[in-house]
Amino acid sequence: MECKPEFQDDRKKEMRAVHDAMDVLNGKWKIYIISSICHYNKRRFSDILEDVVGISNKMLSKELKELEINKLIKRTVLETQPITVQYELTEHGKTLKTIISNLTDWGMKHRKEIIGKD
Amino acid sequence: MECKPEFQDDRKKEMRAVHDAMDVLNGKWKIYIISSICHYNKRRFSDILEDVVGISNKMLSKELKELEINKLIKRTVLETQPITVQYELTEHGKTLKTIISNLTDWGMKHRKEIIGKD
DNA sequence: CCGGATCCCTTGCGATACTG
DNA sequence: CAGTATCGCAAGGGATCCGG
Repeated sequence: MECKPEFQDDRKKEMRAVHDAMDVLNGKWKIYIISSICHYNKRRFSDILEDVVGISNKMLSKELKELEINKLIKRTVLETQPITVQYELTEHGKTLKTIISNLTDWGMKHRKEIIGKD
Repeated sequence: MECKPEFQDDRKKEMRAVHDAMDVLNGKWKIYIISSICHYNKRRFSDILEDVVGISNKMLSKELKELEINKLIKRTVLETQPITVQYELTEHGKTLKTIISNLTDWGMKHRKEIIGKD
């Protein structure tokens, strides 16, 4: 966990790795969407729309598509009437749980640090 | 690490925590700046400017100020000629190392998953 | 060297309405 | 219900110049 100086080459790989991660998680909504799906394991479009306060259906649709392209979520059309669509994390998507969890913990710590109470 | 359904109240606190963390780490550059400072422990303005490829001095200045307000970094003016300014993580800022580290690991994993090689 | 001020442009995102 | 299409705005951010 220490950040001591290392060889330049490793450093570049690290930077690239952070960059790769950021590319996927960018935008205003991705983390919240993943967090929502992750919390319930499976979640329908309209449910996510409610979970993620403030998002529009256009944005949700766009973000979900990007997440799917990056193989983080799996999209399943259920043959109900009317049709519903279910989203769930892929195995690869599940590896994000650690990050979400860290982020949550850190957010709580930060709130105490800055605001002074939880 | 599992994401099983929990009581609504905990869920709301979780969401708020993620939100708090995102507020601080938002924008295009924060993570990279922190990553740069973290890697070297102490880092001068112009050095960070080089580390973070593509950032303008205006942006760097703005982002550093925000990070300082959130008590993640400490700013020190060195009385050299001309003046240089040094930035380092505060104790609180150092708690972000876990997240950066996880993000790095995940980025590498993701690259293998999507591109297929590192 | 640090970083503020100005100008300007791009694009992310919201609102709304519409289709299968 | 899930998703698409169109319009339009405002914030974010780049380029450049300036001052301490």
